[in-house]
Amino acid sequence: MPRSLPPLNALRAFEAAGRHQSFSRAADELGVSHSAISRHVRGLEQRLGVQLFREASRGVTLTAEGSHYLDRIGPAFDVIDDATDGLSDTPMGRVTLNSEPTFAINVVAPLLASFERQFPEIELRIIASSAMADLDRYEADLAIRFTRSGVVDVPSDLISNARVYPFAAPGLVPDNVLLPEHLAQFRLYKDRGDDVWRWWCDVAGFDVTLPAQDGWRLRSALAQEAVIYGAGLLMASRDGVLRDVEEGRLVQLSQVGLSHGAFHLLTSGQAGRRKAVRQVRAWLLEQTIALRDH
Amino acid sequence: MPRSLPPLNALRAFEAAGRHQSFSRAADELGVSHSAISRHVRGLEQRLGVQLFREASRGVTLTAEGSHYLDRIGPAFDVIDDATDGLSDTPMGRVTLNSEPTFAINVVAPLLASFERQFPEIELRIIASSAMADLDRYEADLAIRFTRSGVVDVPSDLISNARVYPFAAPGLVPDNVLLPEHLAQFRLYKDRGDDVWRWWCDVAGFDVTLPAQDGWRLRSALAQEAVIYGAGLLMASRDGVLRDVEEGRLVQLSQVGLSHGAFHLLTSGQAGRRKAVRQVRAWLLEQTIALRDH
DNA sequence: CGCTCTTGTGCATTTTCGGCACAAGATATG
DNA sequence: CATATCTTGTGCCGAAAATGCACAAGAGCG
Repeated sequence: MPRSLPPLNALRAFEAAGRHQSFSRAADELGVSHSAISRHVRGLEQRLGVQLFREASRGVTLTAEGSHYLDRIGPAFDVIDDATDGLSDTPMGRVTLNSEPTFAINVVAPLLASFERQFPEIELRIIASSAMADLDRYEADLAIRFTRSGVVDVPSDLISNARVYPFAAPGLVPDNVLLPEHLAQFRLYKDRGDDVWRWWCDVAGFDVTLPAQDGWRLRSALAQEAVIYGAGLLMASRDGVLRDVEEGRLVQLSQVGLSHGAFHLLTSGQAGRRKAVRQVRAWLLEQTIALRDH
Repeated sequence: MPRSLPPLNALRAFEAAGRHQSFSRAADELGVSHSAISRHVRGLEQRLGVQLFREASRGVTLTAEGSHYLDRIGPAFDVIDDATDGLSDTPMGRVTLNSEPTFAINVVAPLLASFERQFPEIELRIIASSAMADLDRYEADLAIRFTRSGVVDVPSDLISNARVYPFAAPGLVPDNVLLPEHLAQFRLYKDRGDDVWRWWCDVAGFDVTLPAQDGWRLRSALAQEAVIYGAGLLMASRDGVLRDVEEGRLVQLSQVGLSHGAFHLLTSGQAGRRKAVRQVRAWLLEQTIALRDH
């Protein structure tokens, strides 16, 4: 890098330390440790051959040279700050969300109209996919993924951990209350691949032998559609059937829920710095509060 | 580093590339490869979420956002450049030593050539003065002061506590051995204000009445010069006449020495932290080991 | 006197920077 | 039209810089 200029990070450290008259407070502002600030500043002094600070009780004070230098470069940094912030208000306002299909279709898609009214300057592109997008390679800015264990190794927020419950078309099951014998009478559907019917029965205390699963359709909205028309019973999380339940097309057959993993909203460390991405993330988390059990 | 600002090196690369409309020419200016510039710029675009350049045949051209951004941060970098250049004219490698005149002249000055060879990067300024410099107000970085009691209330090192002895030109006194009757035959000189001749006689057991002192020249090298030419006897500490004794211009007339205070090397607590000041202090203490009786 | 706050620094780890080598596209030239 | 030249893009890897941790030391305070 340019030999005529000192490391600009060191200049940044100096500017903050000079403004605060404190390495510790500069460190807080810049999000690093005080030792990083100390090293930057002393390295800068060595390089420039000028003492910029002298010790004071509880902090540092600027020397005459340091004060003069700060007077000159402080405003320059302010200009850079303002210019950079100004840019961020004109984002490539496109945010790409790569989501689990059921979540995309059942939760996100119905909210898009509202989103567009609220954020007309942001173009939210949704990719419904089960494949894990590489956020670090900018394939998507945000991703919604389902995990069973809850351990996620990238920056993420819990977006939904709703339990799964049995649902059916109203009236299909007498009094809309599921009994063990019903399980043999109706076709069983589910919104995910795991053996959630088996596991739910264990939790509910149903001592039955379930029929062998036939032709299960992986996360298919078609299954949900079929259940709405009385084709059988559906084991699903509330987020996936929220709208159908609200509009009376499905009813919940039991208060017993099965804890079965959670959906996480993953954020690229890089894209996460962009204002538009931060806005989308905040909006998603707000819109899905009801999907998170406490 | 600061989450709100992009890497400043990347900004620098952008500024140069924008100014040149070329990654290759920016690379030449900044002394890096074109690939470094390319990476910086594209990384900046990713981070800001804004396209700053578009491809052109043979080089790049700025987008509207890029051009506006450059218009704002370009001058800011110019300010930082100027301010930094302005600083480099006030080097940190300057150390100011405020010393007692005799010590400065007789001990320090003769060593300066050696010092400059050993520390070419340090400019040692010597102020020969009896006035007490205020180290805490950066009037000097180091000070050499004479105290009679040895108690110093600032951080200091003993630099010389050599006793005072009588000296004369070789052959002036028979067998170069001082006897009581000699005191009346020769003019008496001394290197300090106190009545060191009287006190020395007491210690030496000379029961004589000393002639009244006439026109005593305070710490004057002239007195030493006069004694070298046989004008009389000199009571001085060894540090002041070291060189003249070594080169045979003066001889010591007695092994009886008078303990009479000491010279201390005072260090400003603040300046003492600077590497150059520490180096000068260590060097002085090393060079004056012979001046310290144990 | 003990506690708190602040800076300094050795050491190790992490992150960023940068060079090399090559690829690819556009332009110029014979 | 083929070749040469110029410019940017990028994978890979090593170097350099940045950073945190842990501790030390000094000053102020109750």
